[in-house]
Amino acid sequence: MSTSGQQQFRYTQTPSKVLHLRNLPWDCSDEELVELCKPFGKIVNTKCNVGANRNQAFVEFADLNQAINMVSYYASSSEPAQVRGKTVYIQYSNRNEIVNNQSPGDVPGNVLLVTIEGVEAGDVSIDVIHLVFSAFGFVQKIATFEKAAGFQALIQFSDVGTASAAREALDGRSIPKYLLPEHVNHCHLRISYSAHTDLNIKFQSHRSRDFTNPYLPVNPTAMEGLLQPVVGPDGKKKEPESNVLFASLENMQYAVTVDVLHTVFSAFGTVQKIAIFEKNGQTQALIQYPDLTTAAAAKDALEGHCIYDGGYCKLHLSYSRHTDLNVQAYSDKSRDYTVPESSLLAMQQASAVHAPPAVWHNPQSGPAESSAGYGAASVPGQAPTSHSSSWNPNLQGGGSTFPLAPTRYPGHSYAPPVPGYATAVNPPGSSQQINHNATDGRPFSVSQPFHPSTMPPGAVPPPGHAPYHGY
DNA sequence: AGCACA
Repeated sequence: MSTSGQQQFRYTQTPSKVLHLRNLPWDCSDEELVELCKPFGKIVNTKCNVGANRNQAFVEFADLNQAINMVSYYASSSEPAQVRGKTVYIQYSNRNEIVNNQSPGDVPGNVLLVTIEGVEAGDVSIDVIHLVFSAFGFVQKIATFEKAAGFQALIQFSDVGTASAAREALDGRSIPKYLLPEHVNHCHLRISYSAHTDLNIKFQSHRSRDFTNPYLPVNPTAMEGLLQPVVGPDGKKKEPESNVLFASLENMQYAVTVDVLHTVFSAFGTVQKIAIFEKNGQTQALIQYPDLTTAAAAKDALEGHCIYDGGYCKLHLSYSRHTDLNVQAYSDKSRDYTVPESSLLAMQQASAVHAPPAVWHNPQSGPAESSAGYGAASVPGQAPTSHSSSWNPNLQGGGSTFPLAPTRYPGHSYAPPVPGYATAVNPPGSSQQINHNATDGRPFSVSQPFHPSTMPPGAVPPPGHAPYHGY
């Protein structure tokens, strides 16, 4: 112990495959280091521009003997080691490997910093970002912002492994064109790691989202920009938008329950509230989302389509004048998913004890099978042909099944609903027609992965998704 | 000219 503090200044250091080089040019490059050292062996790592004067460096050889060769050579050479004419002093490092040759953005973490090049903030919605990154695991939080570097997003995964998988797969790639507005030509992702581990999302808004906390309040000021009249890509003014959709249902061959609507509309984001009512013999419903963007995506994708195959329960969607529904938290015809979790759980338990939990596990109503939609979460069926150079693991090999889609439902076996969700829903931004003719009884395809935060109490989260209960 | 990085 008495010599440890001095050992580094002695010539008797123990050999290491890492060499410490001094008196280098302040702007010495890795290439110059390699040029100097490679005659003696294989260099596996370097770190240059070290120290206050940036004139030191480390070089790591693959093998200890190679480092010894270099030190021995220059110890007895008449010509000193040189870089650009400067004598370079070489010693064994007191470490056995170069421990960190990474810039901060390369230090792995569970939060990714994504720069989306070639777009403006309005071109890529949080939902698109969420869809893209959800391919790799549960996305906990997203915050977007505009900086000099461009449009950026912080994307929080639950763990480093998932984040690095997403980075590996997506860095330098592009968001598929079909997820972007038509005027966007290129959209490269530059991904590094953020130093953050847990983003502090204050509100659900068009700029930020916390998928672990569906009850987070919606920021009214964050919504203001979206409440302006919107001009569509075709230049036409759209009707006043709202975060609440008004649905009128045609051809009500089957009962449409709150849970069915929840399943269908949750494909696009957190559904906050639902109310069903009858007017002039027609079934109507109001579906509340936290934001306009989500409502618009749902409206665009679902308008004119049928909940059930065969033209039954056809949806006509428009924007409601309401922005915040006042509904009974838990009734036959309405649901408030924003009421505190404890209340929901209490109600759920009460219903489990005193009555069959028909709303969650409804065996009779076939099409009302609440879990049906969860088996259906998939990347759009058009995917395999629409982007052959796909980066998305879901879209490769012609398969279009979303990896997070569950295949089993503990507690009851999954059977395709009768008559089954057969409505294929287009991805946001797509102008293609929806396939009305699917008759294979498979659950419908949705353009978004199901958000775990939108699952009804008692539902089983898809594998890899944490249930929101407990957050 | 004498040991980095978080």
